[in-house]
Amino acid sequence: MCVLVELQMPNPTTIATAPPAAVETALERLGRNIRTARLRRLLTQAQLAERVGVSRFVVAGVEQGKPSTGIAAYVGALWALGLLEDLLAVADPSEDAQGMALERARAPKRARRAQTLDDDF
Amino acid sequence: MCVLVELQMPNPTTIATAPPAAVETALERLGRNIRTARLRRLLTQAQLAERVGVSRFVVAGVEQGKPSTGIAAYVGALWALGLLEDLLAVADPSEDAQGMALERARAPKRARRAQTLDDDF
DNA sequence: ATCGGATGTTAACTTCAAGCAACATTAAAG
DNA sequence: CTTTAATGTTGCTTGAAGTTAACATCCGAT
Repeated sequence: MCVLVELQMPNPTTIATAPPAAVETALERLGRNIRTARLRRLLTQAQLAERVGVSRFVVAGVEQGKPSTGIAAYVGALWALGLLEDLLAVADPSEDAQGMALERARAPKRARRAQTLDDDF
Repeated sequence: MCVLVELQMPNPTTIATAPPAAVETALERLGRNIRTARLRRLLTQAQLAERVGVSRFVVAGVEQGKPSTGIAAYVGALWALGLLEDLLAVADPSEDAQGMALERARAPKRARRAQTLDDDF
């Protein structure tokens, strides 16, 4: 009659403090892209920050690709720069070739599986 | 001899609590896309969370498009789902037609052409 | 060279998100 | 239908993000 509590991560937030290299580089690139777009539009960090509704330090963090910054700051910056459209293509189901291939076997409603199946791909 | 302190936002964080409608809908869509990709791969929220390195509640927040969640959770989810490439096109300077047009229509001027971190595309 | 604006850096304080637990709800499988 | 797992929901606690402030540095312009 053991109860099987749902265990979560031990404690220290891993991904925000030490993200995988691929995630880190992707964030740095995104930040540089946002910075480039801001400079092209002749905006200062403070001006962009005002539009987004945050302090200039948050914008600075975004341009550095800081992982722990809330996504609203990133998306808000894209919005303020007129680049929000680019986000709509991210993880677009109609472009997810791998996912669509997997779906041809089973219908997706809820991930229903025996609990002992583990990650392997 | 006035001192001119640098003033920031009055007080409460606005964007994470009440983002513009466009930002909110974009985040909701991104979250749904991530959810769809997860279900297609037959992963539970807990399994995806383990790969990303966060608790399952954070993954749930990502799939709801929670604005205040750190971007690392979003990007980590994309990474764990093999969809990180989609992010590289966001705000890509070589695709920023508006920004390129602005840059062409002016002589090099304002907003501090950055010292070390600059366009690198 | 000097001035002024833009950005980087640091520190203290406040607020809130993430971790965690317990329970409720829903949906798939037998 | 019953069982069992996946997900939603709530409350508590703690650590970190964001704000604010003050100062340093860098760059463009006068």
